[in-house]
Amino acid sequence: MIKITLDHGRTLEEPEGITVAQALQDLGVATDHKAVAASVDGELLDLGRTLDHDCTVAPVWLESPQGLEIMRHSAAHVMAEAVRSLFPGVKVAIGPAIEAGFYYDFDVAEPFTPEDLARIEARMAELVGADLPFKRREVSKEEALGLFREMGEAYKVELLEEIPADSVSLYRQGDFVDLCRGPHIPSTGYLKAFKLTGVSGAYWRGDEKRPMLQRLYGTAFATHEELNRHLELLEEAKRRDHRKLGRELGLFMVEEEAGPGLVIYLPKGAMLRSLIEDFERREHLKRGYQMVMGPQMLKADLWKRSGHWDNYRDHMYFSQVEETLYGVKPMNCLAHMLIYKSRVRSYRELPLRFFELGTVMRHERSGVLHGLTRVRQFTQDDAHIICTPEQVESEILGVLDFVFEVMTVFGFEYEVELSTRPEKSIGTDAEWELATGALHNAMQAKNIPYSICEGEGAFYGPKIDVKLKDALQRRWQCATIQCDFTLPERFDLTYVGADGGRHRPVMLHRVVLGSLERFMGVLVEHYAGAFPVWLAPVQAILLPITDRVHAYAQEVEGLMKDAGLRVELDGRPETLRYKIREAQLQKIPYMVIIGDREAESRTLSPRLRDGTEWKDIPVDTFVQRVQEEGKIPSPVKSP
RNA sequence: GCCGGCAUAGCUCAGUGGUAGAGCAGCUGAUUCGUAAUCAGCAGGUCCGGGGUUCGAAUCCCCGUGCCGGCUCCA
Repeated sequence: MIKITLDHGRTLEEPEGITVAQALQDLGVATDHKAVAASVDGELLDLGRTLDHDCTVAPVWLESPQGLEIMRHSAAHVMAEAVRSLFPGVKVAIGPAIEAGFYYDFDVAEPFTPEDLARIEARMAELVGADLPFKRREVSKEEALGLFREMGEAYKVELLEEIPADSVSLYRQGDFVDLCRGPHIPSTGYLKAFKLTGVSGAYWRGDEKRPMLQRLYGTAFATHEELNRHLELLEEAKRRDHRKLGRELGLFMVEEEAGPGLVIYLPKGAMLRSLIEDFERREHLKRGYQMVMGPQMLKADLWKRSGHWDNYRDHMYFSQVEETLYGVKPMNCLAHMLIYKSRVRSYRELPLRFFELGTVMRHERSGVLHGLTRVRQFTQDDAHIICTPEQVESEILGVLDFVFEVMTVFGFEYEVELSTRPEKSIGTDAEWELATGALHNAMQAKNIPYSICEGEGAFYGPKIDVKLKDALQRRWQCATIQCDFTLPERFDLTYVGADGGRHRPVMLHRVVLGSLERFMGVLVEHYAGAFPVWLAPVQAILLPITDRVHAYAQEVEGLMKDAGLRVELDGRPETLRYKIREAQLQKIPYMVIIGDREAESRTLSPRLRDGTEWKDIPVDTFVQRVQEEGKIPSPVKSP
């Protein structure tokens, strides 16, 4: 007999070899079609597994994050079975669950067409209808190798060869056997609400030198309602797409004639950008940064010295000027180094914080360009902090505070990641340890929760990334703080210490919003184009009803402009309904209706974007209100 | 860069080998109107570029460019 304890519940004596499902039932947990697996002493197991020692069990419910992941993984297996039956000769690669869905990679002679998706989905529905059980079998690695070799599943064989363990588990449902760690749902009937969402190419093991496979994407949820909600969220994301809104709202364009990945700002987009820049300058000056500006290109020799030539050349643009090769800057650090070196520096000056709205050019590969979020020329809110080693931690904390405060201004939630040394990098082990330690310490000191990304750091140092989450819970890379012990070395930066000797400072690279282009794109989608008054390119539009009030409307326009408001006057001989519709589609915060009544009493009747109507407000009152609302917000100090 | 799809008027899109279409936007005129589209008329195209097949190509084939979805990359 063994003792089985229900998590947070009672304990029972059960015979050895009892199944997980039976044990849960005996413990009074009704698992019928709601539990998909169980956590046994923290390990996820199928409900059909047997128990042979004292343990604690907890059911994994279908609708829990773990349950959904298990179901999605099983859905991938079902999809693979469907593909196998419809496309004889196909080889299967890997098929994991991913965030909000799953995929499976196939080696198939002809790429899948969108029409194939419907066929595969229909076949999957049949398999689900058959309610085939998932059967687990543990076999020796040798046996598994033999099995997959016989089936001609070369990818599975390759995976198996890399597994160090002597035995592996196989899962079979219907005619489909897969090498898999599990666990899985008890049977295909558990899979209710699923949908195939796309097909694309994907390299085997993510390596562009290996074969290109065909990847089928799908998603699955516990209920049809949740699946529909998810699909609606995707629709909403499409409606908010900054590329679509960017055109509709007259913000920006990217023209083939000018070049891919090169953003052209239209008047309203340029206004928005300059409002963000004003905000940035003010906030940086408040925090002890000094504004600097560097040239657009610098001699290639300098990029060799910095290490960019060896590590970043493929992403740079070069130009031969007379006899000399120049590199267009992909980063802003070089000029900042030269500024530091322009005279002898004392420890009393440190930390020095050089801030630049620096426009950089990077040669991104053609297939990766995307609206404003991935471009070839962009402007960073970049700064380099040069300080003593002792100041590193407090400087990092200062930047983190800055970032968090700015995120609250725009209403973003965020997550923090720490990235460690990548394979291709410069500097000594000791320097990397010191830098990485400083970043860890800073975050632990502030009690900031963060995750670690091994090997994702910059070539010159470890970094902290802040990923913000927009209104649709999508994550975007914006802020990053990078520790750099090598550039000061390479450029021989020094400061004179209290002891009169020369010492080596440390440098931090950091951006808050990151790329202004990307941030604008994210903002457009976050606000769905309905910018708060302080960011709205046009804050108010005056809509005179008849020509009789035109003079009054012009007078109001002048008053509002004098008050520093961004106002437009729509004097076209159109109906009020028509003008309101257009202004509404442009998401202008205030539509100001001006008719005979308003002209008579020298008032205004503003309509808000949400449809609220205000009647007969004195001009001054309205102007003050918009002025107040249009002030650049001050960040709230983060705790 | 790689895999797949797409490219027709400013925008959204019809048009499967036989004289290029619609709605919206634009222009002109009429309408002076109270909270999401007033009416009428006009104009607008190297059908992405280049080559080929064909009596004839927006349509079929090849090459390029760009965009979209992914992969890879993202310092």
